[in-house]
Amino acid sequence: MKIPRPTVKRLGLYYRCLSNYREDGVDFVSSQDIAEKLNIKPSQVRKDLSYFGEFGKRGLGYDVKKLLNEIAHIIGVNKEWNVAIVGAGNLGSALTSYPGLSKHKFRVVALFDNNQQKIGKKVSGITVYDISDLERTVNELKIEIGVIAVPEFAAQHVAELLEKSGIKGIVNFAPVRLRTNVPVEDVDITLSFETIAYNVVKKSSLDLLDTSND
Amino acid sequence: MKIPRPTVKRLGLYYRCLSNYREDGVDFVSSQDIAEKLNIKPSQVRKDLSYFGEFGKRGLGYDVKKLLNEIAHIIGVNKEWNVAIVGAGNLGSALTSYPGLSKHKFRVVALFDNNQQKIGKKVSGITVYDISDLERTVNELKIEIGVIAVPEFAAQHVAELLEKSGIKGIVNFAPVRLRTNVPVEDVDITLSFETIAYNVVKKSSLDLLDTSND
DNA sequence: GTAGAATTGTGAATAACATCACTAACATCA
DNA sequence: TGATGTTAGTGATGTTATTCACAATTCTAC
Repeated sequence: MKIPRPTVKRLGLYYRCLSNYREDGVDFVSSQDIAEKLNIKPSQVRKDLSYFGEFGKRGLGYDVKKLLNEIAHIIGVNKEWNVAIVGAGNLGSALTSYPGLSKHKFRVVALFDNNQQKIGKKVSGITVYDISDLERTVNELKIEIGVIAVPEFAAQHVAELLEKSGIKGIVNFAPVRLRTNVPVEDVDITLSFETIAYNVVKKSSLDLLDTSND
Repeated sequence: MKIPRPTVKRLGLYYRCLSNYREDGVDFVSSQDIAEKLNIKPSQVRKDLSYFGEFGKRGLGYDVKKLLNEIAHIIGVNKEWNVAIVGAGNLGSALTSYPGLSKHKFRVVALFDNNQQKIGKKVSGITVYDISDLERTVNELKIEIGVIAVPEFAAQHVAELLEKSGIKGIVNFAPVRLRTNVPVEDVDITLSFETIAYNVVKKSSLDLLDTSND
């Protein structure tokens, strides 16, 4: 069956939400509980989950641990993923020690750069390799996910290197649309600032002009 | 008029795309040119722009500089935005020197933290203030956008402080849904990794099983 | 064990968004 | 100058995503 893209995005949210419930020692939750936390409709939660199976008990809700396990399987975080970050600059370094990744089964095992000054050094305990060693290292360390944390002009080139090295998926922090055959997920920081700027401007013009017609 | 959310997101993409064209000395572009770069349909580009006015010339296309200027006005980057980053950890520090921001009219003018060791020091030339000075500094430096780069557990609290300090919009890097009255834009790094994991798993199961029924 | 309350799962209805297909406008060149 | 080619703008149409509304199931209390 075809799964709506927004549904896939929300699975991650459910996963985190349920993790929190489990940490709090909660055993059962309703679609309404989840929906309130995430600021969406309960019917959305139920519909999303229903694409993958019947995980709940009518009258009772969802068994937190069981559902967590199901979602982990669906989004593939029931196993560890080895991650390589290309670009050992500020952003790449920050990601290397980002707690959100290690906490959720994403293990950064290598950094890559083309700056000879950086190569061989360690960042948060992770070795910086020469970008020309990409293919060999990806194979040796069984790396499946690549992260692009290089400047815009180098991003497409790096994407092609990653693809050629046999990587399975890319998380791209550079502000370009990559052309590849492997799945790409864009994290567009600048775009988020521009979006918030738009919303701030819009909100203040609405606040001024209550008799709005725009 | 009500502008579709996806359209707003794409405005930022158009803006960047046109900036590149301008840097390359291109004077006129067609909706098709833009669409190819961004991997979308030309009709999408035209429809999006049409929400805001008639910026093109039939038979010729769009004047790059003129359209750039129009979009800059629409998304509000015709002026500089002062930005404060809360959380002077790895991520906050990386954002402080992120070139994509300064390049596009977002100026980081202050960092905030609650760690006494960091307060008073500078990161990439930007002073780290005590979080308790937030309200005063936001007013003094005319800060309009706040960035949340603190751990999950502190995010909601920081959001409330930011709101109280009079900030107009928030870019949130913590993996929580914030409850505020100011516009929030989430940059959910972990979620992107989970999404890519899902897509990798899906793709490899499809590759294996060509006679798929899922 | 039965009534009543809670909650899921899901077809149907609605809403949001993307694309098509056509007209109007402009440019170029013979 | 008229014929031809290009491209924007836009109502109509198609597609995707969300929400509703209700039957089916389970729990709780007495």
